[in-house]
Amino acid sequence: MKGGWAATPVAGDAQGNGGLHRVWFGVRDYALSATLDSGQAFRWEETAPGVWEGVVGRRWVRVWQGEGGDGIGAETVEEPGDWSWLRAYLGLDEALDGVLASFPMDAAMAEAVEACRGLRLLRQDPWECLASFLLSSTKQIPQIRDGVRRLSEAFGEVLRVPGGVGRVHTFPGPGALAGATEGALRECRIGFRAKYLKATAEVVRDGGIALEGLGGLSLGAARDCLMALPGVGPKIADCVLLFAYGFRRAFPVDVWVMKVLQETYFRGRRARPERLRRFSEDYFGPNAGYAQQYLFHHVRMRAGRVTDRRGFGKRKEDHGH
DNA sequence: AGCCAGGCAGAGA
DNA sequence: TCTCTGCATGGC
Repeated sequence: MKGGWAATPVAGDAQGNGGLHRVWFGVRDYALSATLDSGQAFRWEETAPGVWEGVVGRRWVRVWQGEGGDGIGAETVEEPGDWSWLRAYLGLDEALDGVLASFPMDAAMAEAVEACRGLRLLRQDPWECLASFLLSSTKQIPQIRDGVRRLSEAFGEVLRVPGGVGRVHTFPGPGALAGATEGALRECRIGFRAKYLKATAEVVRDGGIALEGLGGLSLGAARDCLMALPGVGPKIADCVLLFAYGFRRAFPVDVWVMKVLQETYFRGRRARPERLRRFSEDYFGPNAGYAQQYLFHHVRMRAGRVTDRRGFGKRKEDHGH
């Protein structure tokens, strides 16, 4: 049992759970809801307080966290094998302590770490991550989710799901999206991003870039490869490098992070994103991208753009204010 | 009604 | 090398 984590099938597996395969992962310091709702992945839906349903690869998955947060439960319909695919996706073997300890502990970082403790980075499929962030330009996170869902419904394959769960689809591969007309893509309400998505899907389908090989390159070389794709600039490239390939120093600078950096480290002065990125990769260190996710999630929570999931059961108390 | 959202590419200076 | 603008869509 590597890493000391338990992955124990629950007794009665596949019999008492309506045919579902269930597992329990022992893990500490994992804020599951924050992680799945922090704008790095777009296929997760909270179907009940703390319970999330999504798609990882070709499997429908349901995940949840126990009271006290000392573990994550998961179940699938399809045969899950040894669950290593889900462990990798969730990053269960990553030592968060070491990551946090590598941050520069200035006041802003300390506040973000305190507010978002347990926030993790996922390890996503490169193509799905790339295609999803191609939809992200000047869109809000809920709209990106809508686009990803519509693309999946229109061009993905139907997955097996438990009874009572609505239709769920795989995220379409590059061939499926390259083969669609731009008009058909636009029917998914992704606007001007449709032509970038189609063009990039064609390059990937035709072997113009080897997504599988990017992880073996240096950060700079991998970024150059991605930025050669139509519709992919530094921000989208850095998101893919960070969220799919695990380049922990990659530092996506979006409008939120740009404001935080300018206010906190540039005395409110304007600075170009490229300057902010270079500063951040150096200042925040080897896990700069991880620090970025804490800053990003923290500022969005403060702005009220993220639902406080712990408030689910307390809503009634707030009624009437 | 106008502004903004996990941007990017192309044009013009 | 810079700055500016168009681009779809939806929420507030």
